[in-house]
Amino acid sequence: MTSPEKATATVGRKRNHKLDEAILESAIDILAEAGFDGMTMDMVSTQAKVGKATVYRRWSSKAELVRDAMVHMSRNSLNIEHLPDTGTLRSDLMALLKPHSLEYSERKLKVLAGLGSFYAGYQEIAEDAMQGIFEPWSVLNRTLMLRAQERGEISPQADIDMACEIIVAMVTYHSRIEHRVFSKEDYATLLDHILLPALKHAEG
Amino acid sequence: MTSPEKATATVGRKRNHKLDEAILESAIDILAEAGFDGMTMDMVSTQAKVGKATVYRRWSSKAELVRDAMVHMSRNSLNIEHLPDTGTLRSDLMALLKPHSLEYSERKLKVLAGLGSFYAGYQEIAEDAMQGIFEPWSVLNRTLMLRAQERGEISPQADIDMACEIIVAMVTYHSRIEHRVFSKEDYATLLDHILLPALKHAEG
DNA sequence: ACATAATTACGATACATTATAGTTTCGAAA
DNA sequence: TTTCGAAACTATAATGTATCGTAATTATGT
Repeated sequence: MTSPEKATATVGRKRNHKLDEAILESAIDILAEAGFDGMTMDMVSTQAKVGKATVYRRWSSKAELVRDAMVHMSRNSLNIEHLPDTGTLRSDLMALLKPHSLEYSERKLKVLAGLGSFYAGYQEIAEDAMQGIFEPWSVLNRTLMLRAQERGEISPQADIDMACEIIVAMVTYHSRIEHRVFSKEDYATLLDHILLPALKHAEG
Repeated sequence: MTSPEKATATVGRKRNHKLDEAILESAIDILAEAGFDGMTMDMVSTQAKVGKATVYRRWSSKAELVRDAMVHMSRNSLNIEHLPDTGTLRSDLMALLKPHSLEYSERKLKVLAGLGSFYAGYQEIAEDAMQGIFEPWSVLNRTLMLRAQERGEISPQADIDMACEIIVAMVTYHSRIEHRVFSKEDYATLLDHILLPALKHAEG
């Protein structure tokens, strides 16, 4: 439930539901910056330019707000466009990269990395959000690799799942740990030096 | 610096340096259980069976204690004494991991998974800690790979630096994002399916 | 050699400071 | 009659400091 429900009163001033979104967006911003424990309700209400009572009128606790903010964030996952078909796996994978930069999902990665203690109480929700963010990209990569496998470009024994996992792992590692963007050149190097040789020469 | 230094006074009662270790071990235990924000200095001193002043006499802040605890933790999970020399790169790399440290490395990954707000609030110290954990391991991995390269087991064009980076990236990704353990078996799979084939068949 | 003073570490605990979740109150607006 | 922003307020919790009586160690005096 991304927007809080409330038996709408028939009389009195109407609730401004645009504030729901403003609050959720602010929560995500601050989660990305400071993590779950670093986020305070005062920071959220200040950045959303609403009173704190307005936040608590919609969500009765910080945990519930964060839970809904994560679901809200996952909803705007990248849209699947048409699959590239250039003839080689390398250029297929690179072509998939072109539309959206790798730093596009930077904020989402930061949010997930800063979830810390929130995981303890809401592990399922957090993992759902994580999947919503990475699955689409991994699915596309996996599809392209499977196609390459079918046409004999890579080995029948190739570990496609792990290759996809390495891609995501390297992007998150560079953005969160090394604090530099995993550029398109880095991505090409990863493909040329490691992943493509491994996929081509995998043995039983 | 895993043990705090202090200009040893010539008079007075001597410091009991066994308490240093007790405090660090307690810190790791609690970090694994509760994460950075869930760990309190009172919990540490209680579990270590020392007074809180004894903790603060050695570390002037929680962040510094956590940093040293992490470095201490990583020291005990590697065989830094002797470089393995088993004849093959695969068993060399595997031998580098301590044989009976499965539970220990699980605890280690739990610790890493609970560090979210440590990164957010103490970025510089947290990065020192991460470097203290992974740098020794990467150095050893690189050395073993270079040796394998010299004896012709892997290609002269092998991208050793990126291979080492992938290892660290996968460990941190699994612990901090996916929140599941990157086990010894996972590590073996990474080597067998991706890294070793890539290193052996790398081309210009 | 022995006693005593000086000095430091120790565990325990009280304290001070600060931070934050959550509540309530206010006047204004719809 | 209800929502709004703003802000005061309460309750709680944790970091870091200070105090206290005691134990360990060294220096000094006899």
